[in-house]
Amino acid sequence: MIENLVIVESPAKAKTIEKFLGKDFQVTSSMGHIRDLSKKEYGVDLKNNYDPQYIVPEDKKKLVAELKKLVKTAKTIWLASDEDREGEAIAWHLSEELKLSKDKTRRIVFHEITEKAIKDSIKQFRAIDQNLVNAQQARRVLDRLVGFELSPVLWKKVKPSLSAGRVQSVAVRLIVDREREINSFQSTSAFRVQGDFNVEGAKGLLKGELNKRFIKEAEAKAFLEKCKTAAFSVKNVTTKPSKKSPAAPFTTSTLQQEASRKLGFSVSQTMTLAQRLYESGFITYMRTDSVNLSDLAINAAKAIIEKEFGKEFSEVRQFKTKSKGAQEAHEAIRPAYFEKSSISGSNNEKRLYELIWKRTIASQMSDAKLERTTIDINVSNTSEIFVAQGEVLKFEGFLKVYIESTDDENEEEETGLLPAVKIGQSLLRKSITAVQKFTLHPPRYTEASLVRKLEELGIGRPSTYAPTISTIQNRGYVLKEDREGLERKYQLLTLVSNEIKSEVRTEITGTEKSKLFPDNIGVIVNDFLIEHFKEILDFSFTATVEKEFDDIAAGKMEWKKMIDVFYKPFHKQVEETLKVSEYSKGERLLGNDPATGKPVFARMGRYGPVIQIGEKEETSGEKPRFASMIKGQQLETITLEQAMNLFQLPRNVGTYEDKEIIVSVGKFGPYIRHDNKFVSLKKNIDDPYTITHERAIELIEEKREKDKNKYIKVFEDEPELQILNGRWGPYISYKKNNFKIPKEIEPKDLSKEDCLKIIQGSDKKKTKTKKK
DNA sequence: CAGTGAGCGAGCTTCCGCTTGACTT
Repeated sequence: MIENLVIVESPAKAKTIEKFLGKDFQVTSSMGHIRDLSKKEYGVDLKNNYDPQYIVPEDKKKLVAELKKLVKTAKTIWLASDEDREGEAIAWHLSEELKLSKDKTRRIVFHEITEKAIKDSIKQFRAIDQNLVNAQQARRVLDRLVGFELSPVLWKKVKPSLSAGRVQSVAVRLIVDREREINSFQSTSAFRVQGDFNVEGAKGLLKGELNKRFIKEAEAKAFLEKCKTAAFSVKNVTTKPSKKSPAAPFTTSTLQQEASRKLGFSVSQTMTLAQRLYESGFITYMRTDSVNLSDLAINAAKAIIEKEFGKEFSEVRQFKTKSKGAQEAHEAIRPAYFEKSSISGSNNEKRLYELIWKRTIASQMSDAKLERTTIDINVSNTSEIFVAQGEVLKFEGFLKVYIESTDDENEEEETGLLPAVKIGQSLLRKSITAVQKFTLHPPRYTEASLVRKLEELGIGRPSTYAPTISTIQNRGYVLKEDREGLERKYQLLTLVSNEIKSEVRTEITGTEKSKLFPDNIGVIVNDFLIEHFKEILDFSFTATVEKEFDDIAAGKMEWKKMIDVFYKPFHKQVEETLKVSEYSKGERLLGNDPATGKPVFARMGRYGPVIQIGEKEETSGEKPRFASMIKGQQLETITLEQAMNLFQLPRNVGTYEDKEIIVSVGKFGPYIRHDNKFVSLKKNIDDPYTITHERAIELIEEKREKDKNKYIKVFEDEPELQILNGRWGPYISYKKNNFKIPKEIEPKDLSKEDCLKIIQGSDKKKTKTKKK
């Protein structure tokens, strides 16, 4: 007989709590939700007032059976899931599914895992809050209805297997919108003038920037001309104290951002590492939207800071959550034990832990104190002035431990100590330069900056940021890519001594690393959804429904009524769209074929984006010509010229051994076809439009050499059975199926019978590997 | 796997939020 059974959500949490509660309490976990809507018929009874149809998913059945057993032997059951909408629903599902009687069930909550918090919570038990549960049911049902009604519309009107939803579709929209902003961005340029001056009696240069930029080169040059004869002097010196304060401790979203910027981790990589740190007991829970620290944590941090750095470095701070829709069921992400400034584990685990440690410690440290100095420099024959900025750190404060990074790509130039000068002092001109500077387009999103934007909009939750980012990539809506920059020329004017030099230099611009780009299908789906379901794609849709969920939670609104008000018009819209809308191919008219005058279209074809010359056969009576677009080309931006280029393929580049060599682009990229054999072109080296006869032969020969090693053994009486050398080592190929050879066997020695035995032995597994 | 740009049409895909493992290709 168990006296008390406590059910929490996570097993790691269960382990810690059990220690605090003593032997009268057994603690177990539900591993999150134990029930979900059935996938049949939406899992919602539309004819019966949206009655949800809950089932226990296959992978939860075993766990639920075990819980049922435990519950039977327990006197009192304490439902201790998280203190938020989802947590309340988990408690309710548990009490429903495990058929818990009200008199032996108690609902408790705590938002820190400390002995005191847990023991206090036991004294303040309550019943399940049905209003809060209903708010969750409304959330769940709404998401299901939106997702399961919109997705099939896409299957019929765009492409099978696509998906749409309240969160993912807005995430894609952000990326498509940003790409369009970038495409239509017009860069302008202006000349930035910098003066370097020598100060008599002081080491180091005084570098100032002119308080005016010149649009035209001639203006910049005219200014430099004036500088030739000008005298320079210090007009003014001001020093102002300033301070910097530390950032709040990590939430899921800020951890993902900083780990991305400082350590180069992807969002999912960060979460996997954090999960391991959590399970090892090194950090608190990693899926949280709270910046709150427990009193215990604050005191522990204070003690460490005072001991390590001194009293003057400590400043106790309590941070407030700013983000919309935060539910704050947990603490911020922090080290479980502050005295551990590093841990054992993999290299990346260590790095992530140290980041968390530093950020949390810094958040409890004092402000950094700075002194900003501004020196205005007079130019005798103009009204413009040069301004030099310097910054001196007077007291390090939290900067001793942690510096927050930013996404800002045009980082400020380093400011440091300025040479000491007096007002009126004259300065010696060393050089004046005018550099042409271009304005930058808004930055593309990284995984982490997209998460930040979603959080800002109140869309998605800490537990879903990483999966959402994966989904939109897996569906082919969005690509995470590096992109090489382009060369750009800029003007540079330099005045040294009495000579003005003008030169043209080149810089690389537009280099992108791990940025999110929309792909063709993402753009088509996005435009389709915006056209037909504007309301749901609106950035404020989630915020609007969240307000209603709050009303439901407060008992001011009935949840099924809320769903009804949403669903009726929404469903009508779905039916209307199915009836009226055209099949969406993202078609765009590029212009006319210079040779025939026929229209040229870019659109999505059955096997990907294609270029089509001429109208379809039914209208024009002639078969149109087709060419597949190549990787990286976008329907939205491809030009007529680029499109026409695609028709140069397949190219005949000559003959070899009396057989033609044909170069073309297939599903897997550019290739050479010769004697019915295929050879891939080398990525980033060969170009199908320009490859020469000689190079093609070289590649053919190279492939032949490789193929020689491909066959380990063939059987004359059984041509369909071969032992081959593949990417992952030797394997058996039989009737188009491949089979692994056990490690201990030497492939060369296998007889035909041996092979067949291996094939039969591995037959069972075959069905599993078919999935993609 | 190297074409094709739809074709008979069966049967499948899909949401968001809680959680942790089982899997290697």
